Amino acid sequence: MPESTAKKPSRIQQRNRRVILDAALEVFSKHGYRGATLDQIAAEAGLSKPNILYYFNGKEDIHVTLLSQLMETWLDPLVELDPDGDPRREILDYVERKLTMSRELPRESRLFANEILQGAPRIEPELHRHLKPLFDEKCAVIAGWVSEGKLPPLDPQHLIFSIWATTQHYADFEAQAQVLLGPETDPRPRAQAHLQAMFGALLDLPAQ
Amino acid sequence: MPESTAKKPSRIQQRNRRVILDAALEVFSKHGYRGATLDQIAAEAGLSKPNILYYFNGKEDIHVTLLSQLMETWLDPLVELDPDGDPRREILDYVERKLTMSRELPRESRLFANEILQGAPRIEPELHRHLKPLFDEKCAVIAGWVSEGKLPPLDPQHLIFSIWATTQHYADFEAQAQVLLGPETDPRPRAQAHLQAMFGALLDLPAQ
DNA sequence: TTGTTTTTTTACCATTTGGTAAATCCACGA
DNA sequence: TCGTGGATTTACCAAATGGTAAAAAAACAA
Repeated sequence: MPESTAKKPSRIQQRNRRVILDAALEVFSKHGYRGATLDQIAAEAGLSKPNILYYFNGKEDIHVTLLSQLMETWLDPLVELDPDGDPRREILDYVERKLTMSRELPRESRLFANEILQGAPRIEPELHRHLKPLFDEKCAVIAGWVSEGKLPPLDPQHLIFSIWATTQHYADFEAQAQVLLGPETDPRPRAQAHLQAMFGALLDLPAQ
Repeated sequence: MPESTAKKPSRIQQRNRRVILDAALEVFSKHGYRGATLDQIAAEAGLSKPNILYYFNGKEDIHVTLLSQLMETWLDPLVELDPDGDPRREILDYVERKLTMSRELPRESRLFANEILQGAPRIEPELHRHLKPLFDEKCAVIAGWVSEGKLPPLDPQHLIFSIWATTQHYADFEAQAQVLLGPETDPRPRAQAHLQAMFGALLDLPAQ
């Protein structure tokens, strides 16, 4: 049995844990935590249900492992925001990276959205441990740019919220966008132009 | 039995249907469709489960009824956007109304968010019937303002998406905001200032 | 090969959940 | 007061679901 007092995980263990987590991502992101079933995950992974429970201690264990493991990837675009770069460029590039991520990792976006919507019952600790420090750090960076006069006076916290909201919207509310725009084309190219214009206008505001 | 070939619903029927729908809003918005149980709804409503099924044909019936009934309220702020008003004022007022709504009707916001996240399986028809025509109509209004030179060139569809995303964010992702800002204060006053500045900047852009 | 450990399957189980049948209760008009 | 139809409860049920025990199979070290 794979124990917490672990030695090295075997090749089979590594592969199967990866397969299970990928299947779980597919299922959890589509149905939410309570809507997802171990049978669905098992089917998606091509394994039997008891076999899945051989690798994880239960449904919640899979979910928490998945979220924790994806947290880093998820925060990566924000990590890259460089305090020494050009403020306007840095923020607009961040918007672009987040929008790209919503196209390339929509399942991850919906997974997080689902969890937060339910009140973040299972990853609140992770949010405090990873998201909060990074958020505070980057808010301070932006606040610094503002006080140096490199940016117009703006609210760093709510600026970041707006970036998250507008970019993740295209993954989380894809079903709505497909009704309104048609299912054929990816709205993101035009979204990119719009968001660059919008955040660009905000960042170009005259200083106070 | 209350039939679809209905006469007039009795006073008791009216009251209990309202009580049930309010309980269902509470439970569905908190746990999503599949995460909510009839027992929870029954407990919240102060009725027995069979009694609830006396008023509705099943779980899905409650959910669909709830969504359909709230659709009008939900779209109301956009309906109010006046083609004959001042473009800039109309749009900024719409932002404010949506933000107010996210404070006063957060459960409704999360209910819709949950449904859309799962791919809108149960209200897609309603979206086509009510949301889409209104969306198209108001996009045309904004596009008209742009072509009249009353607004800078902007993308009406993605402008509306941005307004939805940024305002509903404060209801849908409240758990995250509470981790990042602290649970004490309502972030919306500062959000209001930020959003007015952001959309104001976009709308004030020089014409092409 | 043989013995041992890891992996997988088979056969279950208890609980939860959406839903139903039928009996009972109750409001109210004649 | 009594009867009638609407409202509510009691007692269920079948299916789904998270999870377990133990045997079987596969992998691997000697």
